[in-house]
Amino acid sequence: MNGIARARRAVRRTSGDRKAIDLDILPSLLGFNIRRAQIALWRRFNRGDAEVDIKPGAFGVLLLAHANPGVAQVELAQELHIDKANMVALIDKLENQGWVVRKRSGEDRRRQGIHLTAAGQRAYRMLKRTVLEHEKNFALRYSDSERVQLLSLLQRMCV
Amino acid sequence: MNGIARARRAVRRTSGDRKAIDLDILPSLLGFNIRRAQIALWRRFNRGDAEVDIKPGAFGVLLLAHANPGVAQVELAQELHIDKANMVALIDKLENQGWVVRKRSGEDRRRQGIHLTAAGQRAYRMLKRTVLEHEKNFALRYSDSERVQLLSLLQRMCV
DNA sequence: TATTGTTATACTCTATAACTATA
DNA sequence: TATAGTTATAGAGTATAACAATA
Repeated sequence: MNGIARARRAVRRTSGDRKAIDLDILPSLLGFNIRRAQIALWRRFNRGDAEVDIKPGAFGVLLLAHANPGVAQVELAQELHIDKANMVALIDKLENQGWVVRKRSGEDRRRQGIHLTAAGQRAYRMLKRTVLEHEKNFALRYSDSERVQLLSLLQRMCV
Repeated sequence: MNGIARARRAVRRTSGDRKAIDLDILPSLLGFNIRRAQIALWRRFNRGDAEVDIKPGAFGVLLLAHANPGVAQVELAQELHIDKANMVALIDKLENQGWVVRKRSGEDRRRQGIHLTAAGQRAYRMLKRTVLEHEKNFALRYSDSERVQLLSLLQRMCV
């Protein structure tokens, strides 16, 4: 293929008039837009310099265990909308990383209280900085009132 | 730091008030709310009478192949934000279901054009009705202007 | 060299059922 | 009986690398 054809094709592709895919009703669907927003958010987050590897679930556990020392696994699961069966492996991983410990409750011996270790506290502080930095980049796209309204509208979807 | 978070943290859990988990900054994060909204949307969708089992990716392929007969796999992947490697298995499944067929392009023999079969057309029409029904239930939570603004704000997140 | 489709791999996420020990 | 945690399993989703055929 010669250079001219290559250049023309590149123009076609970037200008988008190649096929101009018809998205039909997709852009009008809440589910489609929520999904795309989450994909965009997630990709941009992972494309960051990636000093740390963190997933939403793990970050949520660290945050909740930091704010609620001794919180039970089932409570973490409820708040983060993670099944209690899947919470086990998540806690296992964090425990193997040395970031949390399980402590059996004396009052109710069924409950495993989750506590951050010193290393977990440090990890949480670092991760929180990363998350807030990422949040700041996305929040730049909105005015304060727009951001507030977006959060409000999203939260109404979970009622 | 954050005065609100500090104040919230001061409200400690007691044995009688186990449900009052401190969420700290989570409710203020776009990522957290996007994630929760998608989980809520997905759970409610799956909890429907489930006449049909449909996933977002598969529905997207059917819709795009319906609106763009002969669309290439790589174009489907780009529009739906699915990796082309993962698109293969998705198309495989739809082809095994008898809903789509691959047709090698004559102009560019690298391209596999995706076309709906008659069964695929019927399936698409049925699934579209289900999706729109589901969409209607969620849209009820918003006024028309709120819904438009929510879509607009979400789309800005993907730019 | 670049693109399209493909295989292979690995890890994450989600959902469900069944089990235990405690209440 | 009900709850908290666990194990096991299976199906999706996601990301990456490498390859063949084609451009």
